Amino acid sequence: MTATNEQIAELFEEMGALLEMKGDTIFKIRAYQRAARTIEQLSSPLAQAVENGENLTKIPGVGKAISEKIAEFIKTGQVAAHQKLLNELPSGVLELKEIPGIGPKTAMAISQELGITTVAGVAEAAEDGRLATLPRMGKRAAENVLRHIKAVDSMGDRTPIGQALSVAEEVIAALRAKCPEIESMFPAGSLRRWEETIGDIDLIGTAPDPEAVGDALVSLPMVKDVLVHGPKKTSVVVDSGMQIDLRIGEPGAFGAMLQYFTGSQQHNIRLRDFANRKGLSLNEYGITDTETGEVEKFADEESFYARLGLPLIPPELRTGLYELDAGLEDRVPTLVEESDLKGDLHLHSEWSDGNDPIELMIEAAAVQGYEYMALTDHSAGLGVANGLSNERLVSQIELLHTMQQKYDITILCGSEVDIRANGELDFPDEILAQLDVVVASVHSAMGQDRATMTARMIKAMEHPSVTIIGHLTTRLLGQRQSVEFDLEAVLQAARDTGTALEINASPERLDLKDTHAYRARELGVPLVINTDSHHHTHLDKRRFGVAVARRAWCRPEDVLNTLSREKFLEFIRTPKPHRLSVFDKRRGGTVPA
DNA sequence: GCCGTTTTCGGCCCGACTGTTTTCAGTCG
Repeated sequence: MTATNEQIAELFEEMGALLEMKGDTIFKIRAYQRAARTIEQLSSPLAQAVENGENLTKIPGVGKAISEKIAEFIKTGQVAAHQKLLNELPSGVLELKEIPGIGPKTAMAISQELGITTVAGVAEAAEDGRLATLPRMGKRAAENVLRHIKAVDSMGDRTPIGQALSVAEEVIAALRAKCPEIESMFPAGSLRRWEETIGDIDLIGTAPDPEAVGDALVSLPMVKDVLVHGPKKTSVVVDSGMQIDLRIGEPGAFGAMLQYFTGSQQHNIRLRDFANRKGLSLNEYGITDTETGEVEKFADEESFYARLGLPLIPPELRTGLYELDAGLEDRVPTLVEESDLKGDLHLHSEWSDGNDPIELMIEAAAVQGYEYMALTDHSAGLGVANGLSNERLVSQIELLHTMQQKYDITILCGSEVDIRANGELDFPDEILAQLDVVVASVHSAMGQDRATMTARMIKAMEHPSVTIIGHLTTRLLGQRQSVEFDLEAVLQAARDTGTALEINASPERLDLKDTHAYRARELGVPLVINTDSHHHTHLDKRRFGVAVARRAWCRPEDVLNTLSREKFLEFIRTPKPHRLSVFDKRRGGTVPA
């Protein structure tokens, strides 16, 4: 039994919820919740750390008791304290708490007073009036519960960031049209932190009359339900099923509100705890001196953080994990930006499954200001993608050489070559050797077991012609799970063989994901941000890939395609794995701990 | 249950909104 970090996080999340039901102290509950949030964001597997006998209490929020439970779970597959809680509490009670508006107290009351342990049972009790008889429940409250149960069916869990961003932009446009006095408005929360999936869309802005903006929001035609509508805060559900939370602040004090509303919750909890120790109290309106009661306002986030003795922490780093310590020690890195990218190394044309002619893709890359680009149509193995035969690839190479004369941007000949089930590549070696850039990707036999898949990936990386592994896990956000493989072994092999790993910026993929990229960076693996564009407009999607890299604490020098044309050509022309020296030299020679 | 440049004990982020109350508990983020 090898427990994943996700499973361990789930365990503690559930223990927190069970303790909440039981009515245990709120601080113990929060300790479990905090540990869960932290563990799900760790970049390396706890199972391995336990095996190596590492001290887990170095992880923030993990002390003696929780580290022992982690070890117990990894060794035995369960935790006695967890089982005990499950036995003590009515089964099904956790499910009730999933209903919006029903928390631990109400869930316990429903299960104990009414003997109900299913969501369907709650709906029934809401309709026949039994629910309204509970303490602090009434007719209105029961109606709301019923409404929420019905709404939950049409609402998904979390939405991939690409879709959520579109919804947010749509709502902002509609709101601005309805309410022209809005001065500024943009997404905060997990969208501003560029998380891969978004729960609720948090919108924040400034306007002379905040209440008017809330009133405008609830009156929009796309709004199908109003959850909360008060003078300072409005929450609605729009027709796509997403929840929108709106807060409007005053310009002179906007820094505190932006900071508060960007989160994450864990970041804010840690920041407020830190401030308390300095005799300061934080809220969304400013910073209060607890001695004098004096409130300071801040126009922007930079001055807000500065008042606490911290540099501005980029939103992508605000996870509550390592960023405060980094800020205090002045170790917040200068993160990679879109403008640092000098090329895109994964582009498709109509020769395979792209939509546009080669010329259009080249011109799109030139418009981005790139110094180089690689055309990487699919190999023949992908029949569905109109993959190129040996002959078609050779003629494409010849064509690209003649086209080069028309353009300043350096056109690199490439392929996205399929990694076959046995780890072999889809073109013969002598053809691969003619290419400048080979992106090798898994597109088939995704159900292989962990050991087979790991060996397959490593075999591909050991090939001297493979420059980059494309979309390593092959996941599709919200649609397809990652393939099973030993991440740590594969990342180490990437470093050893001098093979770069792609951060696929396509918002359906985001693959590598943030924590994987974080670990890859730690190991000194060259990372490449590619768009995998199948249309000339898709090159703009690089922002999503840059966000993943930023969440992985990547500086420009951690990303291979920020190299100048000359340095990048030197990199690909140097045999593996010696080409790493080109990358390492720019990084300062050392792999950061 | 975790944690420490005031503390190894005694703290633990902070506020908005709702529905039920007659001053506030519960839920949410």
